[in-house]
Amino acid sequence: MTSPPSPRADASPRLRPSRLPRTFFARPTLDVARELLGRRLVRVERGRRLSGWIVEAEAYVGQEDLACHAHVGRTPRNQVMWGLPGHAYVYFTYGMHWCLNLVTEQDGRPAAVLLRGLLPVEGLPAMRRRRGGVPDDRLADGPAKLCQCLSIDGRLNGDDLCAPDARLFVERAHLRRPGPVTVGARVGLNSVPEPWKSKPWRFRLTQASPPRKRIG
DNA sequence: AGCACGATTAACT
DNA sequence: GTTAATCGTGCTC
Repeated sequence: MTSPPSPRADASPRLRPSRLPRTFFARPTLDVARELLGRRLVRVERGRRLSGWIVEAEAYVGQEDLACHAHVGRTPRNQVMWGLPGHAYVYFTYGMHWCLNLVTEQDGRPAAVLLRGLLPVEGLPAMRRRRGGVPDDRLADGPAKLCQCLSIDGRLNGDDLCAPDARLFVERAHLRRPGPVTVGARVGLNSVPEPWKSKPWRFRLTQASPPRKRIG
């Protein structure tokens, strides 16, 4: 006799084709952030795939980075960042928003990549339901919007993206014509001192979306 | 127990 | 350009 499969028991290739392994995340955070661009982030929820191309990411690198949550030392909130690479650090902010990071570098070194933008690929009806009223390429163009679209909240904090039955992971598949990468200062660091405030650790894919219909 | 603030967003002038 | 929403978190008393 077999019991009915639990929501996380299905590790089938159909739901979870070739994914980025832990060795991908266990590297310098700037490299990981840049190389995540154009890859596909996938969320498996109740046997359904929600996904999008990663088009924007920021690096937060170590306790010495005064913009990184880890700069205050190890706390219950940020402890996942000190752990193994390839795990999800999901935090709550402004009393209402969740944001998703992917932990990088080696065990014991607090660093992560904040995912700030996706181009939706799979599960668009669900995303439109959650974020109605905007064009599809604007559904997930912010760190908290991305989490809304993929149904990501604190329950996924600490999830292993490299586990066989992961609910969240990054596929090896990448955009064929991703376009140029734009580098700039990280966003929202209003009270962070220099030089951290201006470090060019924000990476974006431009021209990643299909050309818009010409107006007029 | 109380407080100030935030890796944001939508709505507004 | 500005502001309010809204509450977990980490700090101080």
